[in-house]
Amino acid sequence: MTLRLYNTLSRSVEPFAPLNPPAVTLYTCGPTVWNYAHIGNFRTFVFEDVLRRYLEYSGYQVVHVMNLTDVDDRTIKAASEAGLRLTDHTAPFARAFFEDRDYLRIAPATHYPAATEFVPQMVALVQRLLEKGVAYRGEDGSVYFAIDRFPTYGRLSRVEQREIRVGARVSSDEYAKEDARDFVLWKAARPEDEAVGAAWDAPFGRGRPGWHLECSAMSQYYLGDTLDIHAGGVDLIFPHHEDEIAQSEAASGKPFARFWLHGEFLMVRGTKMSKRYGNFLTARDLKESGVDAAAVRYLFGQTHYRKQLDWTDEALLAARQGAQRLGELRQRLEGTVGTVGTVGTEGRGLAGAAERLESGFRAAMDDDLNVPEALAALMVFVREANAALDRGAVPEAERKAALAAFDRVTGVLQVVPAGRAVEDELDRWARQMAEERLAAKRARNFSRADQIRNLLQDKGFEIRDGRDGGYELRRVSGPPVGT
RNA sequence: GGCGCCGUAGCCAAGUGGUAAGGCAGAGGUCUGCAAAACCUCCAUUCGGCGGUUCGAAUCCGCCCGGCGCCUCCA
Repeated sequence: MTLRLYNTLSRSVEPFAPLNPPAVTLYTCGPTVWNYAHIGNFRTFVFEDVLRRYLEYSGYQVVHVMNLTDVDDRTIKAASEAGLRLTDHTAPFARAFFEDRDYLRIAPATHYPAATEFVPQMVALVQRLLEKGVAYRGEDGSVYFAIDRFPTYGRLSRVEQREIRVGARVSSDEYAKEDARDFVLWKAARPEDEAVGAAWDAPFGRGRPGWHLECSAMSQYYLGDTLDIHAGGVDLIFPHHEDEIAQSEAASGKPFARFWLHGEFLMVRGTKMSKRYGNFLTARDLKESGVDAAAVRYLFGQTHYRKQLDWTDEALLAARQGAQRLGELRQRLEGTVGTVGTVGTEGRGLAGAAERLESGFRAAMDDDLNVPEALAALMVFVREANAALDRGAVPEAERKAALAAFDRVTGVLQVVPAGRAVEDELDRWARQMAEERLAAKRARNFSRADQIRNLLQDKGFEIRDGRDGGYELRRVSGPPVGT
């Protein structure tokens, strides 16, 4: 069984193989750093992270490029309103994006080119397109791409032409183009652009790059003419990705991307999460309310990436519970939490469960990244592994092998809650109380013991008694503090 | 108007021709001083509706109903 991926280009699931194995070139459209990215944006980035991690799990070496759009209408407008130079406005949001990325356990890409740092490459690309005669200078001084000189335009989106119809939004600069369907490569500088430092000199006139241009220029710079995989959100299919194909292929004469993958939207009560609608939540909102990223990723993982997912508090709570169970099991597998029984008795079946986990995981993931099914395999393993551990102690080697398999799978999905390394003062207090409770229990003073348990509960601690007469103390949704 | 997607249990959701995964919630049980965690058992004769194709349909086709997205530099 090999990896199969849904390719938007063919609208079907195809076997995946990179051009130059074991290398895989992956380009994903990154955030526009005019503001904080919301978790709808991050749903796509998490999907891409799982893709990248699974490719690596499968033995590929991935070169991953994600761009940062730091010059466009929104960044200029936002900088202008803040009274800042463009890059002074965007830099903090780029930093925030990286913080949010780390919180959500998204593996860093190989390169994060910012558009403003690649203006020379973009100018060169425009120049090349002008020389080839597929681009022209409009009456307004901007440079446009003539799509009637690129016959396969529309192959990805299957939108034959941009007809202006009832319900379609209309752009305001139609008059400057030869054809209303043409899109801009280079925008002539306006006073507003100059004011924030968003204008560069070019042989064809001072201005700034169009959005589509940056991805073509930067992917070519790092990854060459033909990419193995290009991914992004479904909203980018048209016009963004369609235009990237036109620019790149018209310039190079080679196929731009072999696989196009698109992630569906995160919805809120039936409409897409968007800044425009004001129905968004940021990663920092979640972080501040104490949500472990594992729960968020578990929630995202329960729905296939090509299906819309409605964000609700109930769904998040359910995902938290699921992720929590994974964390509990991991501790048992690690052996940090006591199991009873004698080695060699009945603690069998763990090895078989681990094998089923990994083969089930691979089968699910190979089938167009079916993470919901992969999670199902993981939860079956949770039940089977817990049952095996309940039956009695497992031989050391078998337990370690099962832990390794569990870690390989969850290493791709990143759905196990993070442990906390340092013990703080509250932990020490709790441990003291737990010891006091143990003493009370041994003295059969159960009312005192229960009183302490309630006290701990109020402070967010949970205490569990082991069958060996000891106890286990932990923060609710956290790793053990002491035993 | 064009292009495309979705509708499966109380909630979330996988399953694209062979007789309904998984999670959450709920019920009963084992364990426990009582709990918690874990485990065991139960929880959709049925997949928006109506027709059709087929030995067989949640899966394929048609129509209808309901919802969503893109067609402006939106992940």
